[in-house]
Order: sequence, then C-alpha cells, then structure tokens
Amino acid sequence: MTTATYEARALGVHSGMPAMKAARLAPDAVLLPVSFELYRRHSRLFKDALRTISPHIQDIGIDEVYADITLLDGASHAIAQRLKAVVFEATGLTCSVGIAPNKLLAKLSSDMQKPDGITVLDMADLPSRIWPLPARRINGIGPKAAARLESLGISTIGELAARDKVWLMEQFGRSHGSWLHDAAHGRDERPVLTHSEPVSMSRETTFERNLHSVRDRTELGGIFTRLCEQLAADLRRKGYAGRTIGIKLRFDDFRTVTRDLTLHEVVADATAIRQAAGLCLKRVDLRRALRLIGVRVSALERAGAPVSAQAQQSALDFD
DNA sequence: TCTGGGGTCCTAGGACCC
DNA sequence: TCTGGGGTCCTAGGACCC
Repeated sequence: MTTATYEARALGVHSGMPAMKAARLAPDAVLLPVSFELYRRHSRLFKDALRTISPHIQDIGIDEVYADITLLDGASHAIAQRLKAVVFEATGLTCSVGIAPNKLLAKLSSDMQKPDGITVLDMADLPSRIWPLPARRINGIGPKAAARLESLGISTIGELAARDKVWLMEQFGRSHGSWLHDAAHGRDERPVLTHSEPVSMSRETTFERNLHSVRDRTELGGIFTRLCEQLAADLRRKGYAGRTIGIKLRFDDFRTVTRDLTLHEVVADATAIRQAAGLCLKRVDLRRALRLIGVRVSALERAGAPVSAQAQQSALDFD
C-alpha cells in the first residue's frame, strides 16, 4: 500500500502494508492504482500556490513543506486558513497546518488535528500539549529509538524531557543524546532552507520473484543495465554527474548489502555507471538469491559547470 | 502474511597525509 | 623502534523520513 484513506486507516491499513494484509483488514476497500505523475503534478500545484502567500518554503517531500511565516501579517490562525484555502483552490485537496516557533514543533503540531486541521502552538503549550504525546511522535525518533526509550522507562515526550541531559548522552551518545533532550524541550534552531543540492540519486527495483546470480544471470543483467540507464537519464535530466557509484542488494533473507566505488572523475553516462557498478557487484558473495538490486550515484556535481569557475591550481609549502 | 522506492544524515574503521 | 595528534577521504551499514 502506498497510502490509505482515513476510513481504511481506522481499520488498521497503513502505507507499506502488503496488499493481501490490507485486503483482510478492509475487505470492502477499493484499491486504486498509483500514479506518481499525477501526484507530482499536484505537488507542484500546491507548492506554487503556497509560494503566492509565503515565498520562504522548504521542500520536504511530495506532500510536505516548511514555511517561514515570521514576516507575514495577521494572526497565526488566519494565516493557516489562507494557506489551506490556496492549496484547496489549486488542487481540490485538504491539508493540515501546524504553526509553532520552530520546525520541530510545527511538524508536531501539523499532525495533531489531521485531517484538514489547524494547530497553533507556542512554547507555553509544551507541558500541556506536547509532553503527554508518545516520544515516537518526534520527527527523528523512529521504531528503534522508541523501543530503546521504552526499555529505559520512557514512553512520552514529557518523560524524556524529565531525564537528565548528561544521562541521555551516556545512553545515546553525545550528539544523539543531546538532540533527544533538546527535542523533548521543544528546542530546535534549524532554519527553513529554501534551496538544497541533491547528495545522491538512485534507482532500485524489487523483483517479481527472487533471482539467482547464476540461474537468472541474463534476466538479472538486463535489469541491472536498465537501472543504470534510468539513473543516467535522471542525472542528465537534472543536470548532475557523480564520482561515487554504488550498488545495493537485498537477499532472499532480507539482508541488505551495499558496495561503492569512487572514481577519479565524475561520470553521468549509463556505460560508465554500469561498468563501475559491475566492479562493485564482483565484491559481493552472490550465492544467495536476490530480491532487490539498486544503483546509486553520489558525490554529485552540477554537470557542465562553467569551466571558468575552476580555480587555478597552485601549491605553497612552508620551508 | 512477508516486508516499495527514493532520499538524508550519522557512525566507525582504515588508509593516508602533515 | 613502534610512537603523537591532528586532519581528510573512502567504504559499509544503519536509523530515519516521505
């Protein structure tokens, strides 16, 4: 399942669930085909619409943004209503808006009144409205961290906030522990970034049936080459080239391995990617059947960057 | 009952350099 | 005669997000 309506969610269906399990939970549900083309179009429409009100927008995904509305006129609630109105006008879709002093709390707020909700929050609301929530609701605390916290007797954000920062740093490491403490106290200084450069691009596919490197050699080779071609097309379309080529394999036992190789020069064409990826593949024990392969390019550079921008090389060494 | 695809960031060890 | 203290880059894996 890619997603589910709120009616289906009430029956326990959620994204990532196998179709047969969803069918058992919601036997009367209507299964619709996915159309990422359609979603991308609406994504563009809703982001463009938002920009007419607040140009300072950070793209998070296909259906999510942060907006810095510090300098906008009007009360928070009225701004939220305007944002929702332009989105509905452009797409016919409802959305939920959270307004808070920082991104961490805004994200938390936006989840509090779904669907079609508005939540306005300030620091004073922390003890009454945030602290009772499960720690897992913090963006960045996933299943593993939540389980770890649970084993330490911490279920809610409030219980996390009550713990000593130094103790958290001992349990979770300096950086993560300190972040957990700050997050539980609603502290977050990250700015709203309106532009970011991609770090990597990849293509991967899960097979209809598991494939074996020897028995299904031809089929596997064809899929591998096609992924490289698609990746090369993505790079070309977006205007990037990369120096590190990597592969990802998932075996029939769900174990995942990656291998990568950094080249001397950036590449963007399918042949070069395929060749480097082939070298990576040779470094993996392929006795088990595969369920997924993927190809990735990282260490990206803008392709066709102006040559004049290249610095003059010189060396200086102290005597 | 098997578990998608496309990303980001972090950690940690080893190679290598000054 | 194995001995310091920084630093960067490369590689592999893992947590997490939409």
